[in-house]
Amino acid sequence: MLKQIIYEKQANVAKAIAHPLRMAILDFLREGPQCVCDIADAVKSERSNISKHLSIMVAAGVLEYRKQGLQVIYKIRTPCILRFVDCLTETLKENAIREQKLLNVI
Amino acid sequence: MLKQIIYEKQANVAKAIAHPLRMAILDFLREGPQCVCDIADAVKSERSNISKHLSIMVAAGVLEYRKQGLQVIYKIRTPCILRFVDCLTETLKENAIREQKLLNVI
DNA sequence: TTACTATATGACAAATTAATCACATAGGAA
DNA sequence: TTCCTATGTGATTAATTTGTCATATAGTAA
Repeated sequence: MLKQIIYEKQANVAKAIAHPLRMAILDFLREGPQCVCDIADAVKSERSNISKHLSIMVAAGVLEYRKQGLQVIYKIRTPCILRFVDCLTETLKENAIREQKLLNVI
Repeated sequence: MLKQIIYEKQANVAKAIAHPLRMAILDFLREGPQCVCDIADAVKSERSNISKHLSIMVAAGVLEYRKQGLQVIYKIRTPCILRFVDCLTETLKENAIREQKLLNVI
């Protein structure tokens, strides 16, 4: 079935952002392209670890990079990536609203 | 840091859909609310397995359910979940376009 | 009551993912 | 050349996730 392949690819993109550190990286990259060292400082994690997380997102097509001297500059590849992060936030908001409604009933 | 908690929650929602079977379930639920047995048939997997995947998505706020006699009917909780899935698809399309451009250069 | 069907759950093994550390590579400066 | 800095990678371990199977629960009907 062809659809199975699509589901796997979709899941792969979702997996590429489904990690707290990677969400933090994406949030930092909203400000614009950044080098690994600055990303590591911003999200407070080891560079080798960040490097791996970045390559996961590059492989999924979420990020792209260019080399600049010693540094490697990463940036978000398409605006739709940020749009789906926004969808996640929207879901969180709706979860919160629902919980509040439950509490109001008590 | 408060942001860390947000990143974790966002990642949790993303994780809840970041699995081929769960993508398939969401795709099937586009057609409307469905019972576990029909979902299991549609995505061709064991009911106990489907049941677990469904509860993961319920816990993340992606799905909701109601009981109807013996059956439990699941449905997508908010339209923004489908929008999120659409963003994934959009990313896949952009990945494909980019690969095609690379091939054209050769 | 018993029997049947739909769903959920617990235990377990297998597979996957993540973080850390050591080391490798590669560009730039002295 | 040597040294330094930025980044990437491989090995290892720990943690998490997944699928399967057996069993439990719960609604319905006879």
